[in-house]
Amino acid sequence: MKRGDGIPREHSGPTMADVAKEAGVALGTVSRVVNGEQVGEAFREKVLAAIDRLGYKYNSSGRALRTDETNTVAVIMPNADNPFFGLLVHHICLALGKRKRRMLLCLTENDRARETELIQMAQQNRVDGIISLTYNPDLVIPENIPLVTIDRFFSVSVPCIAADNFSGGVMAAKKLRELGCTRVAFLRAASELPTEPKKRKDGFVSACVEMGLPFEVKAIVEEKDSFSEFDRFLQEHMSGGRLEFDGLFIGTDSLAWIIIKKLRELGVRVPEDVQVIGFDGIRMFGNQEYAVSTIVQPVAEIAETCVHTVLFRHFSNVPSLIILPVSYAKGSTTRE
Amino acid sequence: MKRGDGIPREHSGPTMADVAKEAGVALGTVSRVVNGEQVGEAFREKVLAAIDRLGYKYNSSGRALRTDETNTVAVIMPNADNPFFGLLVHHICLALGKRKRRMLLCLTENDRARETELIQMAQQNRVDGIISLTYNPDLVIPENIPLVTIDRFFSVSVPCIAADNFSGGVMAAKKLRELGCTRVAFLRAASELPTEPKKRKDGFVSACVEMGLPFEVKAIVEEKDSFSEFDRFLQEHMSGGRLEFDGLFIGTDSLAWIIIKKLRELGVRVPEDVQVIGFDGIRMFGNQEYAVSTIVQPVAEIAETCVHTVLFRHFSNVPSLIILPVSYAKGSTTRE
DNA sequence: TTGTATGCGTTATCAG
DNA sequence: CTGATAACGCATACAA
Repeated sequence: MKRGDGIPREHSGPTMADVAKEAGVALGTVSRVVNGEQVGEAFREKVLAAIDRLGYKYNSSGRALRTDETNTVAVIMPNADNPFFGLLVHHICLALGKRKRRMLLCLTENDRARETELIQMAQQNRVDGIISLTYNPDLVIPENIPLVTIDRFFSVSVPCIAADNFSGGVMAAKKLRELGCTRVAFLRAASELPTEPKKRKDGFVSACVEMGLPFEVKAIVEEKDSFSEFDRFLQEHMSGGRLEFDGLFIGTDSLAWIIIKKLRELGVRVPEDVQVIGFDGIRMFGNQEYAVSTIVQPVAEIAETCVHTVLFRHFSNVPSLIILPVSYAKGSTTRE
Repeated sequence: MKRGDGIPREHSGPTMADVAKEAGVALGTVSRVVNGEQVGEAFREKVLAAIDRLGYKYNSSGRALRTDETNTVAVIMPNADNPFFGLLVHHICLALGKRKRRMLLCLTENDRARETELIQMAQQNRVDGIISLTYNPDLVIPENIPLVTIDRFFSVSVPCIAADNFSGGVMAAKKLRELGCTRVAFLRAASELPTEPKKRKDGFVSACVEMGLPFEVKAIVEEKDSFSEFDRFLQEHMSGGRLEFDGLFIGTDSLAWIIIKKLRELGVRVPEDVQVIGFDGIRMFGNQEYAVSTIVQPVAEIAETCVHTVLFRHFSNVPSLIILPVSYAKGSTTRE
């Protein structure tokens, strides 16, 4: 007979009561030892010995029921195969681990019905908090559980943590200028909602205007438009086999990669003919070089801030929008 | 002082008892309605109405305590920023979701002490199962919780799910041959443990021998050797500015990417001078083209199988090693 | 079919 | 400082 047999699972191992009996002490004393409270040395030793003999395993459901604290945080993300979300999941999980908290991972695949279900599930599980990255416009914010969002501002009572998207846009414009670009464009595909990442464009435009750098903008709506819009845009801006732009700032690294493929098909070389800067800071295979030159989101800091904030819970003392600094990183799509 | 006597409950909302009182039925009836058991229509409606009025939220800690089932599975992974692990996390989470189970994500960062802690934590949480991808040689397998592993065989009582690494190796050799290669090599960096992925080499070697295709093998030990071993290897096999191999099979896509960079530095072009096949099936940004030509692991099937197996629990009726078929996918590192 | 009562493992209160 | 005991919210055996 192999392990895992025996259904239903026989009632899980010894309890505090068993330990108490084995050690010849009271139940409460065992609890105090387990929780590291002050206990007479002789008692502590007896309890620890009994725990060892019995192979006692602490049961968190009991504690959760009693204290209404689960030490668990739900993380709601569209997916985990996109490298940016993977990175976020990674750092949030580590930040929670440092604080002895657990992570309940919930993936929505951009399905709003599923998202609602997951929020309910989190409530049923009495998680201590929810960290949510969602583009659902009518997300129902639970009343009784602290919730923070990434990149999406809902209201002053729901803290939103985001990278400094505006400054990132400014940074990209200045960098392209510094690299000698004389005519640039910003390309983006995004949802229709007023999310924080939209400020990438605002920063870029604002800096271009200020520097007197000629620019254009091509923004498509992810839910409606096809990416072939970008083909059209690029073709319209080809003249004599050359692209009219010598610098591009693109909303995400992922889209940058797509655009670069399109440029290659048009015979435009990167970075020789046009230099490209993306956004996010995605590395090849997670730890190698940057996929493209990019504005790097401070993912570890975002994660840390989310965890810190959601566990802090006194939202009245917390800013409703927390903006973290970005940085520029060179990849192979700029000339430096 | 008792909780009920004047002190309002802190955050816990209404309970089944409250619903029962509100609906004018018994506690058990509420439970039966909530669990979808047979209940008279009039009663069901009264209960549902009361649930709605009170905003009752089911509390899973109570149920877990009572039934010793948490509907939660712990997933133990080295990290989530490596795209292969991210993919695995993604598909496992979806497979669990389909079965109304939750995922407790645990990252080890290859720290064995942390790994032990996490297993303990999973036991304390009374998870219904553990899915573990670890290279820890002396992992302590919990007695009382079904555990399955990915890529690492421990014993017949611990089911191991893996891709068909051997066939993948064979496939790579045959493909290189088919693509006209006349002298090939296999490069790998791996742990010293006897993991399933080691069979990639065995399959490759076996097929090369059978086809009479000249080959060499360069395997380094991840924990000890430096990647500069590969530089040496490549340099030793350069003659007259050309690489002696015209085909390479590399243990992972990630390493393939690294090797390709090294080749480029040596002035060797891919795929013109040497064709390269990796292993894993990593796509750019998770959903674009394959990073390199590759043997694709069936990640969704692996995830599905892990979840199915770990929840099934009758391990006596489960093979102790489950091998799933791989496939070849063209990237830009082969000529086709 | 519905009601009642008990206990799951823990924490916290109160009395010794 | 320790012992005893009452909840916490739920599922379920048993009684009606």
